[in-house]
Amino acid sequence: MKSKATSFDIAYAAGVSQSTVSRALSDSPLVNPETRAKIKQIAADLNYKVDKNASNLRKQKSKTLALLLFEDPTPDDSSINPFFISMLGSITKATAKAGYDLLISFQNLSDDWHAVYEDSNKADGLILLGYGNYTDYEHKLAQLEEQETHFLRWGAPDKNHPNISIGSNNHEGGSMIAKHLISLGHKRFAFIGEINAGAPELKARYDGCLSALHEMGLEEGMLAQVDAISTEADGYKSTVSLLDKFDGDKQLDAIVCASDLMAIGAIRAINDRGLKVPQDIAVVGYDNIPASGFSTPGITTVQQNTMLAGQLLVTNLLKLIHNEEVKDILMQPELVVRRSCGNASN
Amino acid sequence: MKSKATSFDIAYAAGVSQSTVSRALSDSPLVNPETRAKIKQIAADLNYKVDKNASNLRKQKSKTLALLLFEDPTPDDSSINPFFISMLGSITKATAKAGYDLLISFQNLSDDWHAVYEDSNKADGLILLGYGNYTDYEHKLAQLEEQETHFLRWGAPDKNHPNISIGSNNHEGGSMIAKHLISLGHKRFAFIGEINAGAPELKARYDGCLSALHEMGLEEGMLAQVDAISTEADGYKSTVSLLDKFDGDKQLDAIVCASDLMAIGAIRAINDRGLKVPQDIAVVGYDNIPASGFSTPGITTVQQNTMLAGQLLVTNLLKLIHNEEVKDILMQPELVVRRSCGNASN
DNA sequence: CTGAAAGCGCTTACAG
DNA sequence: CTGAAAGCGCTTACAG
Repeated sequence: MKSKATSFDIAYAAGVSQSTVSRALSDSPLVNPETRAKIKQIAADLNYKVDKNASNLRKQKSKTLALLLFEDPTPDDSSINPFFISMLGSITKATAKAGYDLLISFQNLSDDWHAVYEDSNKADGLILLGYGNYTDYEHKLAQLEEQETHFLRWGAPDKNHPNISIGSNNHEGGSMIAKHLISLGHKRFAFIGEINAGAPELKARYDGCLSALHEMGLEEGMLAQVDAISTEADGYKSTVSLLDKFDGDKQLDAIVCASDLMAIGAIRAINDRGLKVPQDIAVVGYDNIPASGFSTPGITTVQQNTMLAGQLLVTNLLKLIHNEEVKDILMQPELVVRRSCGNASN
Repeated sequence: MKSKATSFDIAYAAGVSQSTVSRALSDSPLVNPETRAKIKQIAADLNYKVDKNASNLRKQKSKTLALLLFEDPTPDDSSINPFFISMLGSITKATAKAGYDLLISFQNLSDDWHAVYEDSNKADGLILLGYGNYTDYEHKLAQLEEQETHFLRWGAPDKNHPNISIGSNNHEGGSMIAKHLISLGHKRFAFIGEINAGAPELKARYDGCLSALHEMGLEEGMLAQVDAISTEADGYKSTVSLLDKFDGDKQLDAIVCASDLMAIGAIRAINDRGLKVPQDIAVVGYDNIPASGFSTPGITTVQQNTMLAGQLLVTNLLKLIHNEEVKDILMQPELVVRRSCGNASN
């Protein structure tokens, strides 16, 4: 780049002091409107831009937010959980709207978490986004809290770490799914997805299913649960094992998948077995990724409001940065009905 | 965050000068190993991190790269072109590996492009990634060149703007597709996608198809071309119009889509018409997005090496920043054969 | 190998 | 409304 103009160059050209230039450019009321106009004109002509490093150093803040993404289980480098993508989009937009920059970093849960602190000199606050083993992850949370870092995470509120979480009500989501399935006459479920303490959001979806089943008097409705990571391949494999175990549609009405990716795999496995979705077995997903709509049949799923989530994450983090109080938020998910459960209407 | 320790605090604790602290922490050879060890220990204890703003200001560089994403045609806020996602992943990784931070910004092509220059004070260089109307876009390129900004773009090399592009050989990709189709006995093609100057990469795919057709003596093989944006919905709509126009499979062998998203829509339209892919009509996509593999049938497509592309973009931008020469790069794409064209093997 | 000093380019009290 | 001055926290010649 060309050697940059500084505020002194502008001052010289405008015949005023450098202080006045700084004031004019930051729209301080302490400057004559005509002087301001002249200075702004010159600055534009010289293509002057305030040096952020100098400005930040002086102001002691960076006007930058850092987004830390991590996702352990997926081994494939090139694929990012599609749900993250839409979060990424909304966070980027909300950040920009607030006049902040966004620094992005992909972390491995196994990485030395120090990068976070490094970043913290470059960012006023952190957004943590990712599913990994929550047990490992929780430990890092404690560190961040101890450091008094400004940060917020996407995930279910955790009473051990209050007021740092914004998440979606996965329990409710699971419950919605089960009730929908039951309303269509399905009674015998299997669940694909991890339900241990390391994956609390998936466990919540499972628990939500169970609650609904109980509520509807179908205490024995959950026939099986298979651990699986959120990939099409694992969805396929798990479904094959389920089909083997239960002799296909004779004993199983519906497969509840903890993610759409798994549901896509489940449908393929069912088709490969010569069975049909939803006629023989119903399938549900979670996340409402684009592919769930393109699938044949379209997959009934649960939509988390990522637009709102991104905005809340950013605006609340900004509150934190300005030392305002912030509360945990649990957002309500929405059922997206398509054909994979065989509802009457379409 | 707690009030941060500075290098003076470390110096005081270590009984040395602040200069020595700075040197020790930056691994300068000009410092006694024992002194260094002591200083590093104290720094770690105090959780000291170098202030990037001060450091950058002094060094006059930011150790940060900015990624400008823009994508005009897709109106849906939440969806980002899946191809971008994998580029995003690889760029993030390559940036981190080089010890740089990544600033992300979603731009609208219509936005005031000034944001770019603003950013340029925070970043040592820019990566431009997006498909929009190239005619508009080219204008901004000229501005950046004139500013002597360090930047690189993803896209086909353009002789009017040399040595700023890294792209994939779309002409070759289109040609590979056509040859594959021809080798399977298909002779009558239709193409879905824009082919104007505003979308040079899509036009190149189209031209590649034509070249291959000519080469194989099928000069009249391209029956039609329909403008469409890269969505499932537009792929569907365009296919419906094609099917109407050509009376389905009687006159049409294959639909070549400029993206996988369109191909997914095309397959749905064909199925809705009671026809089968690939038995009645073959379909090809482009990009090899995850959904193209999950589709039934799997979609034959062209894969661009996004991992390598991201790395090249970053390493070459770094060269540019260090005032080294850089050349345009045209990467070779790869044909991914699945079942949507009806190849014999599976 | 170490220290004292200058200076990166701003913003903002302080004085007028 | 404007200017002179201090200082944000570093890095790096310069001198020893």
